[in-house]
Amino acid sequence: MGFQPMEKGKAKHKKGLWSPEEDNKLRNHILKHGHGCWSSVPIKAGLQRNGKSCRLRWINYLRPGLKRGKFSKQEEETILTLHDMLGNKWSQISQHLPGRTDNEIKNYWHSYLKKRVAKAKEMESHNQIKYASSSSDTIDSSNSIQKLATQGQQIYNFTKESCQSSLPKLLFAEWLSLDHVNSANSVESLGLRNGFDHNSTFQEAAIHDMSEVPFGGDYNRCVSNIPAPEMFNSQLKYANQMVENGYIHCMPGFDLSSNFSMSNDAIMYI
DNA sequence: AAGACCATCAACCGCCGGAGT
DNA sequence: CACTCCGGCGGTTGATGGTCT
Repeated sequence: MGFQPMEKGKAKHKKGLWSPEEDNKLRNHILKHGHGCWSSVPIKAGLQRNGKSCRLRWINYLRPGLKRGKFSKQEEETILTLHDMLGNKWSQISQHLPGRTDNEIKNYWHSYLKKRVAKAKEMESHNQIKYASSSSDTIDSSNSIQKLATQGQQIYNFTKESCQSSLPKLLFAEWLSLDHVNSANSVESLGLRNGFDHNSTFQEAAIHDMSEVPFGGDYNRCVSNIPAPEMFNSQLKYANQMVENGYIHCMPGFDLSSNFSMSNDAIMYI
Protein backbone atom coordinates (compact mmCIF):
# COMPACT_ATOMS: atom_id res chain seq x y z
CA MET A 1 0.00 0.00 0.00
CA GLY A 2 1.20 3.44 -0.75
CA PHE A 3 1.92 6.14 1.75
CA GLN A 4 -0.74 8.70 1.56
CA PRO A 5 -0.75 11.04 4.48
CA MET A 6 -4.36 10.48 5.33
CA GLU A 7 -4.37 12.04 8.75
CA LYS A 8 -2.00 14.90 8.29
CA GLY A 9 -4.68 17.33 9.34
CA LYS A 10 -4.70 15.72 12.77
CA ALA A 11 -8.43 15.87 13.09
CA LYS A 12 -9.82 15.51 16.60
CA HIS A 13 -10.64 11.87 16.98
CA LYS A 14 -13.52 10.74 19.08
CA LYS A 15 -12.76 8.32 21.91
CA GLY A 16 -14.73 6.09 24.15
CA LEU A 17 -17.60 3.76 23.54
CA TRP A 18 -19.00 3.34 20.08
CA SER A 19 -22.56 4.42 19.37
CA PRO A 20 -24.87 2.22 17.30
CA GLU A 21 -24.75 4.82 14.52
CA GLU A 22 -20.98 4.65 14.40
CA ASP A 23 -21.14 0.87 14.34
CA ASN A 24 -23.56 1.04 11.43
CA LYS A 25 -21.38 3.39 9.47
CA LEU A 26 -18.28 1.29 9.97
CA ARG A 27 -20.04 -1.98 9.29
CA ASN A 28 -21.73 -0.75 6.14
CA HIS A 29 -18.55 0.74 4.82
CA ILE A 30 -16.45 -2.35 5.37
CA LEU A 31 -19.06 -4.72 4.06
CA LYS A 32 -19.38 -2.65 0.93
CA HIS A 33 -15.78 -1.72 0.26
CA GLY A 34 -13.59 -3.79 2.54
CA HIS A 35 -11.31 -2.03 4.94
CA GLY A 36 -8.33 -1.44 2.66
CA CYS A 37 -6.08 0.99 4.42
CA TRP A 38 -7.41 1.36 7.94
CA SER A 39 -6.37 4.94 8.31
CA SER A 40 -8.61 5.89 5.43
CA VAL A 41 -11.60 3.96 6.73
CA PRO A 42 -12.86 6.60 9.17
CA ILE A 43 -12.64 9.28 6.51
CA LYS A 44 -14.45 7.24 3.90
CA ALA A 45 -16.99 5.96 6.39
CA GLY A 46 -17.67 9.41 7.80
CA LEU A 47 -16.41 8.63 11.28
CA GLN A 48 -14.49 10.83 13.65
CA ARG A 49 -12.36 7.97 14.89
CA ASN A 50 -8.85 7.02 14.07
CA GLY A 51 -8.05 4.03 11.91
CA LYS A 52 -6.79 1.98 14.78
CA SER A 53 -9.98 2.41 16.70
CA CYS A 54 -12.00 1.35 13.65
CA ARG A 55 -9.84 -1.68 13.15
CA LEU A 56 -10.22 -2.74 16.74
CA ARG A 57 -13.94 -2.21 16.73
CA TRP A 58 -14.31 -4.30 13.59
CA ILE A 59 -12.05 -7.11 14.76
CA ASN A 60 -13.38 -7.33 18.28
CA TYR A 61 -17.04 -6.60 17.80
CA LEU A 62 -18.44 -6.08 14.33
CA ARG A 63 -16.68 -8.75 12.32
CA PRO A 64 -19.01 -11.53 11.12
CA GLY A 65 -18.58 -14.93 12.66
CA LEU A 66 -17.72 -13.79 16.13
CA LYS A 67 -18.82 -16.08 18.86
CA ARG A 68 -20.04 -14.11 21.82
CA GLY A 69 -21.02 -15.26 25.24
CA LYS A 70 -19.63 -17.77 27.64
CA PHE A 71 -16.54 -19.80 26.90
CA SER A 72 -17.16 -23.52 26.72
CA LYS A 73 -15.26 -26.01 28.83
CA GLN A 74 -13.33 -27.09 25.77
CA GLU A 75 -12.40 -23.55 24.90
CA GLU A 76 -11.25 -22.97 28.46
CA GLU A 77 -9.00 -25.97 28.34
CA THR A 78 -7.61 -24.97 24.99
CA ILE A 79 -6.75 -21.56 26.35
CA LEU A 80 -5.10 -23.05 29.41
CA THR A 81 -3.07 -25.45 27.32
CA LEU A 82 -1.96 -22.91 24.79
CA HIS A 83 -1.20 -20.32 27.40
CA ASP A 84 0.93 -22.85 29.20
CA MET A 85 2.91 -23.39 26.02
CA LEU A 86 2.87 -20.00 24.37
CA GLY A 87 2.54 -17.57 27.25
CA ASN A 88 0.70 -14.32 26.62
CA LYS A 89 0.58 -14.77 22.88
CA TRP A 90 -3.09 -13.94 22.74
CA SER A 91 -3.28 -13.55 19.00
CA GLN A 92 -1.73 -16.98 18.47
CA ILE A 93 -4.05 -18.50 21.02
CA SER A 94 -7.04 -16.89 19.37
CA GLN A 95 -6.12 -18.55 16.08
CA HIS A 96 -7.04 -21.85 17.65
CA LEU A 97 -10.38 -20.60 18.90
CA PRO A 98 -12.50 -19.68 15.91
CA GLY A 99 -14.85 -16.84 16.62
CA ARG A 100 -12.93 -15.61 19.63
CA THR A 101 -10.78 -12.51 19.58
CA ASP A 102 -7.43 -12.06 21.25
CA ASN A 103 -8.91 -9.30 23.36
CA GLU A 104 -11.73 -11.52 24.51
CA ILE A 105 -9.36 -14.32 25.43
CA LYS A 106 -7.03 -11.95 27.19
CA ASN A 107 -9.86 -10.52 29.25
CA TYR A 108 -11.13 -13.95 30.09
CA TRP A 109 -7.70 -14.99 31.16
CA HIS A 110 -7.22 -12.02 33.46
CA SER A 111 -10.65 -12.16 34.94
CA TYR A 112 -11.02 -15.87 35.43
CA LEU A 113 -8.50 -18.38 34.17
CA LYS A 114 -5.47 -16.76 35.76
CA LYS A 115 -7.01 -17.20 39.17
CA ARG A 116 -8.00 -20.72 38.39
CA VAL A 117 -4.46 -21.63 37.39
CA ALA A 118 -3.03 -19.89 40.43
CA LYS A 119 -5.34 -21.83 42.67
CA ALA A 120 -4.47 -25.10 40.97
CA LYS A 121 -0.77 -24.42 41.29
CA GLU A 122 -1.19 -23.48 44.91
CA MET A 123 -2.97 -26.75 45.59
CA GLU A 124 -0.33 -28.63 43.65
CA SER A 125 2.52 -27.22 45.70
CA HIS A 126 0.52 -27.82 48.84
CA ASN A 127 0.14 -31.47 47.89
CA GLN A 128 3.79 -31.78 46.96
CA ILE A 129 4.78 -30.66 50.41
CA LYS A 130 2.25 -32.95 51.97
CA TYR A 131 3.35 -36.03 50.07
CA ALA A 132 6.99 -35.18 49.55
CA SER A 133 8.25 -38.22 51.40
CA SER A 134 6.08 -40.61 49.46
CA SER A 135 7.36 -42.06 46.19
CA SER A 136 4.06 -43.61 45.29
CA ASP A 137 1.67 -42.06 42.83
CA THR A 138 -0.02 -39.09 44.30
CA ILE A 139 -3.34 -37.69 43.36
CA ASP A 140 -2.75 -34.63 41.26
CA SER A 141 -4.88 -31.76 42.36
CA SER A 142 -4.13 -29.80 39.25
CA ASN A 143 -5.28 -32.62 37.03
CA SER A 144 -6.79 -30.19 34.62
CA ILE A 145 -3.46 -28.62 33.88
CA GLN A 146 -1.60 -31.91 33.86
CA LYS A 147 -4.09 -33.48 31.57
CA LEU A 148 -3.84 -30.50 29.33
CA ALA A 149 -0.10 -30.74 29.26
CA THR A 150 -0.22 -34.03 27.40
CA GLN A 151 -3.11 -32.95 25.28
CA GLY A 152 -1.21 -29.77 24.76
CA GLN A 153 1.76 -31.52 23.28
CA GLN A 154 -0.33 -32.42 20.32
CA ILE A 155 -1.52 -28.89 19.88
CA TYR A 156 2.00 -27.66 20.36
CA ASN A 157 3.18 -29.74 17.45
CA PHE A 158 0.45 -28.27 15.39
CA THR A 159 1.31 -24.79 16.53
CA LYS A 160 4.92 -25.15 15.57
CA GLU A 161 4.11 -26.62 12.25
CA SER A 162 1.46 -24.10 11.45
CA CYS A 163 3.85 -21.30 12.23
CA GLN A 164 6.31 -22.71 9.76
CA SER A 165 3.82 -23.42 7.10
CA SER A 166 2.40 -20.96 4.65
CA LEU A 167 -1.12 -21.46 5.87
CA PRO A 168 -3.19 -18.35 6.34
CA LYS A 169 -3.59 -17.45 9.95
CA LEU A 170 -7.34 -17.45 9.87
CA LEU A 171 -9.03 -19.92 7.66
CA PHE A 172 -12.33 -19.31 6.02
CA ALA A 173 -13.03 -22.90 6.87
CA GLU A 174 -12.88 -21.91 10.51
CA TRP A 175 -15.67 -19.52 10.00
CA LEU A 176 -17.74 -22.14 8.29
CA SER A 177 -16.93 -24.71 10.89
CA LEU A 178 -17.75 -22.25 13.59
CA ASP A 179 -21.12 -21.82 12.08
CA HIS A 180 -21.43 -25.54 11.95
CA VAL A 181 -20.57 -25.82 15.60
CA ASN A 182 -22.96 -23.11 16.63
CA SER A 183 -25.88 -24.81 15.07
CA ALA A 184 -27.01 -28.25 16.11
CA ASN A 185 -28.76 -28.73 12.82
CA SER A 186 -27.14 -28.72 9.47
CA VAL A 187 -26.88 -25.37 7.85
CA GLU A 188 -28.83 -24.68 4.73
CA SER A 189 -27.15 -21.56 3.52
CA LEU A 190 -25.08 -18.81 4.97
CA GLY A 191 -26.91 -16.32 2.89
CA LEU A 192 -30.32 -17.30 4.08
CA ARG A 193 -30.31 -18.43 7.63
CA ASN A 194 -29.94 -16.59 10.90
CA GLY A 195 -27.16 -18.87 12.02
CA PHE A 196 -25.18 -16.67 14.36
CA ASP A 197 -26.37 -16.74 17.87
CA HIS A 198 -25.57 -13.62 19.85
CA ASN A 199 -25.39 -10.17 18.46
CA SER A 200 -28.01 -11.21 16.02
CA THR A 201 -29.02 -7.83 14.70
CA PHE A 202 -25.71 -7.23 13.12
CA GLN A 203 -25.00 -10.77 12.21
CA GLU A 204 -28.19 -11.03 10.29
CA ALA A 205 -27.47 -7.82 8.47
CA ALA A 206 -23.94 -8.88 7.78
CA ILE A 207 -24.94 -12.22 6.41
CA HIS A 208 -27.51 -10.58 4.25
CA ASP A 209 -25.02 -8.08 2.96
CA MET A 210 -22.39 -10.68 2.33
CA SER A 211 -24.56 -12.52 -0.10
CA GLU A 212 -24.53 -9.38 -2.21
CA VAL A 213 -21.03 -8.05 -2.00
CA PRO A 214 -17.53 -9.47 -1.87
CA PHE A 215 -16.32 -10.23 1.59
CA GLY A 216 -14.81 -7.39 3.47
CA GLY A 217 -12.68 -7.12 6.55
CA ASP A 218 -10.28 -9.46 8.16
CA TYR A 219 -11.60 -12.65 6.75
CA ASN A 220 -10.18 -11.83 3.40
CA ARG A 221 -7.02 -10.40 4.83
CA CYS A 222 -4.94 -12.98 3.07
CA VAL A 223 -6.76 -12.75 -0.20
CA SER A 224 -8.05 -9.21 0.00
CA ASN A 225 -10.19 -7.86 -2.79
CA ILE A 226 -10.66 -11.26 -4.32
CA PRO A 227 -14.26 -12.02 -5.26
CA ALA A 228 -16.00 -14.53 -3.05
CA PRO A 229 -15.90 -17.55 -5.37
CA GLU A 230 -12.16 -17.22 -5.94
CA MET A 231 -11.53 -16.69 -2.30
CA PHE A 232 -13.59 -19.71 -1.50
CA ASN A 233 -11.62 -21.82 -3.90
CA SER A 234 -8.36 -20.71 -2.42
CA GLN A 235 -9.58 -21.47 1.07
CA LEU A 236 -10.77 -24.84 -0.06
CA LYS A 237 -7.33 -25.45 -1.48
CA TYR A 238 -5.82 -24.67 1.89
CA ALA A 239 -8.31 -26.96 3.54
CA ASN A 240 -7.30 -29.76 1.22
CA GLN A 241 -3.69 -29.03 1.92
CA MET A 242 -4.41 -29.36 5.59
CA VAL A 243 -6.09 -32.68 5.10
CA GLU A 244 -3.07 -33.92 3.21
CA ASN A 245 -0.74 -32.73 5.92
CA GLY A 246 -2.82 -34.17 8.67
CA TYR A 247 -3.54 -30.79 10.16
CA ILE A 248 -7.19 -31.32 9.93
CA HIS A 249 -7.24 -33.29 13.14
CA CYS A 250 -6.50 -30.11 14.94
CA MET A 251 -9.31 -28.10 13.44
CA PRO A 252 -12.06 -27.99 16.03
CA GLY A 253 -15.43 -28.64 14.57
CA PHE A 254 -14.18 -29.18 11.08
CA ASP A 255 -16.27 -31.84 9.54
CA LEU A 256 -14.71 -33.63 6.63
CA SER A 257 -17.92 -35.28 5.72
CA SER A 258 -19.45 -31.94 5.00
CA ASN A 259 -19.80 -30.84 1.45
CA PHE A 260 -19.51 -27.39 0.02
CA SER A 261 -21.07 -26.03 -3.05
CA MET A 262 -21.22 -22.69 -4.70
CA SER A 263 -24.25 -20.95 -6.03
CA ASN A 264 -23.41 -17.62 -7.63
CA ASP A 265 -21.81 -15.68 -4.85
CA ALA A 266 -23.63 -17.48 -2.12
CA ILE A 267 -21.66 -20.14 -0.37
CA MET A 268 -23.60 -23.24 0.48
CA TYR A 269 -22.62 -25.47 3.34
CA ILE A 270 -24.46 -28.71 3.11
C1' DA B 1 -30.87 2.38 51.06
C1' DA B 2 -26.30 3.63 50.12
C1' DG B 3 -21.58 3.40 49.73
C1' DA B 4 -17.58 0.31 49.06
C1' DC B 5 -15.71 -3.17 46.68
C1' DC B 6 -15.16 -6.38 42.90
C1' DA B 7 -15.57 -8.44 38.21
C1' DT B 8 -16.05 -7.92 33.53
C1' DC B 9 -15.31 -6.07 29.16
C1' DA B 10 -14.56 -2.45 25.67
C1' DA B 11 -11.28 0.55 24.29
C1' DC B 12 -6.90 3.05 24.46
C1' DC B 13 -1.83 3.38 24.54
C1' DG B 14 2.74 2.46 23.39
C1' DC B 15 5.82 -0.40 21.20
C1' DC B 16 7.53 -3.19 17.42
C1' DG B 17 8.33 -5.06 12.86
C1' DG B 18 7.48 -4.81 7.98
C1' DA B 19 7.37 -2.32 3.87
C1' DG B 20 7.53 1.65 0.73
C1' DT B 21 10.04 5.94 -0.40
C1' DC C 1 20.32 3.60 5.09
C1' DA C 2 17.18 6.55 7.35
C1' DC C 3 12.67 7.95 7.53
C1' DT C 4 7.78 7.39 7.60
C1' DC C 5 3.55 5.02 7.74
C1' DC C 6 0.77 1.16 8.80
C1' DG C 7 -0.96 -2.94 11.00
C1' DG C 8 -0.64 -5.89 14.77
C1' DC C 9 0.17 -7.08 19.47
C1' DG C 10 0.14 -7.07 24.51
C1' DG C 11 -0.47 -4.33 28.59
C1' DT C 12 -3.31 -1.30 30.86
C1' DT C 13 -7.13 1.71 31.94
C1' DG C 14 -11.80 3.21 32.54
C1' DA C 15 -16.75 2.54 32.51
C1' DT C 16 -20.35 -0.15 34.01
C1' DG C 17 -22.98 -3.37 36.48
C1' DG C 18 -23.33 -6.63 40.22
C1' DT C 19 -22.50 -8.03 44.98
C1' DC C 20 -21.37 -7.27 49.63
C1' DT C 21 -21.47 -4.84 54.03
